[in-house]
Amino acid sequence: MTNDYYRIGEFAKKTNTTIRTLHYYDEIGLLKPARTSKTGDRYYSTNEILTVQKIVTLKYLGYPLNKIQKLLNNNEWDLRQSLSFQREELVIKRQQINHMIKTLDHALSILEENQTVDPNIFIMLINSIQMEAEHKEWMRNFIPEHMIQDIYNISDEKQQQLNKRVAKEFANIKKLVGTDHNDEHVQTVVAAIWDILYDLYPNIEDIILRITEVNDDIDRHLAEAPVLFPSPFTVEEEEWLAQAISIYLEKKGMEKIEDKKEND
Amino acid sequence: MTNDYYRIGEFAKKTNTTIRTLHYYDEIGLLKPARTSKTGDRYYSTNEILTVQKIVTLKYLGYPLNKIQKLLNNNEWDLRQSLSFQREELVIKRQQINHMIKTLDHALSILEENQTVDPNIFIMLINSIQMEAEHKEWMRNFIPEHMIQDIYNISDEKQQQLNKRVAKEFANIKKLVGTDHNDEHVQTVVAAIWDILYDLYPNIEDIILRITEVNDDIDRHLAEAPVLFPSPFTVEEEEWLAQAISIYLEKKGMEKIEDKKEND
DNA sequence: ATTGTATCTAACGTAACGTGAGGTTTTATA
DNA sequence: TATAAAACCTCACGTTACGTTAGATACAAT
Repeated sequence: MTNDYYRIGEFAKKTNTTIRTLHYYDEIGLLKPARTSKTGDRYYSTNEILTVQKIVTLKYLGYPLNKIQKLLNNNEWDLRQSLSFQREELVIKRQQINHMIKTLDHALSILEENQTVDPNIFIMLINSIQMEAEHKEWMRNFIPEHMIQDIYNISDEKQQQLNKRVAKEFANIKKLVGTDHNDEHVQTVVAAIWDILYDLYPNIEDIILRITEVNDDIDRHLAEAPVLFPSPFTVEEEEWLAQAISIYLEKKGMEKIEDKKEND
Repeated sequence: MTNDYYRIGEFAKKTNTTIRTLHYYDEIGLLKPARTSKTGDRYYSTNEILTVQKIVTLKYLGYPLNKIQKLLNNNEWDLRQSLSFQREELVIKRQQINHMIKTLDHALSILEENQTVDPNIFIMLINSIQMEAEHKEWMRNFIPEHMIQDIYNISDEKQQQLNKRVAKEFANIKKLVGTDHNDEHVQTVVAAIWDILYDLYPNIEDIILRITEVNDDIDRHLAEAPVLFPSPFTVEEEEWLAQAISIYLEKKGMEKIEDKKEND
């Protein structure tokens, strides 16, 4: 009542914005106040407070300034559609954040148990959670649906437990790289990894058989496609590990499976 | 196995990134591949796939690239703390998004009932939901806590109903501005608004009395503070409405309250 | 005459790339 | 063998919504 216009500083306080923000809105034509012809100072009217409120509110709803500008001009905004759309976008964002939080929880649970974690192993585990959907999609190319279902139909808790065990045993592998494959210690660790796989999917041998069958298919897919399963091991480590595993399987009598294959 | 290095295009496909992204990571020193001395072409080794996976994963967890850079260098990252912190940030973000979605739901419910809504009224209603926390805080300066509790302790559904009624009646006001305050039509609309207030808080007269008492306090606060309650009316509309309301109250016999005040 | 306050314009910095523009090398084709 | 296509390179501007100096101007108070 006392004054029906504000200078920019006062107006910024009233609208809980900053001078710079008002300058910017002026610059992009979102809110052009009156000007004194001499000094060029900006003068805002009382009614323009509401305009700022509109802008702030729409910003809060997640609109970028250029869309806000259109909404302010269009007196007959197609609000309904716009708001529904905005809502859907937010719901998607929320899903993403939920997934990120879930992933972080897994990560923290891994760290809880293993006081020091090799960064590479850690990344691999996080990645396996993060990319779950893509992994499934990829596996559908080679493995029958029911096997995939079995593998991924597992509770978060169980998943966390497995992750902890993997972190532990993979760390052991990293320590042992370069030593004798036949060493008892090495074979124990490989056995532990095998146990984890077995725990995850009791018919693991079927899956391995299946993978052996479609090995060529897989290779062809891998040639051009992105790498979906990052390995926490260096090339040298991987080669060493492959040796150790093949020796383990030999000792364990993997021949049974080979027999089975030949009987088809 | 066939080759142990990749040119940038191939590597981009493998890591599911773009050439530009890899250029950028090189530029900021996040991932510097080998170069041919002659042409300057970049060559990436197999092991660098894992580095990219690390970057992608940490990005997914919401880290900015400069923090990722530090994490990649620090072999003994203080991951635990970092991840917990990150988690908290995400939880806050999720809360904000939830609030935004809730606000949008209110907005959509208003639009559902009133096929055309005045933008100014609409903004005011959204704002009242959006700023609920600040409004409460502000009211604590003048109004006893239990009154605030009573006002805001109201279900979302009821809130939505009230919003619809407010949208409708305020729209009526906008139509009537300028006509005779004493007109029956005008007085009916003002009465409807009064009913809404009464519905929201049966002891509305107590609150008004209280506000009348601390009027000076409020004025003092309003002088320097941001405008928390945006009005959907222009200055002229507000003046007209004030008149209409005071006539309504006179007719209704607001004198009782005035009496009460003098009896203190 | 000087100091302080409020304002102005101009212009760079931010994050993480996308998107050309214009130039070079190597490979494939007419 | 001339040329066109692939794949690469280095600038360098555009994007969002302001924050942050820097230097200049107007006006009021000391």
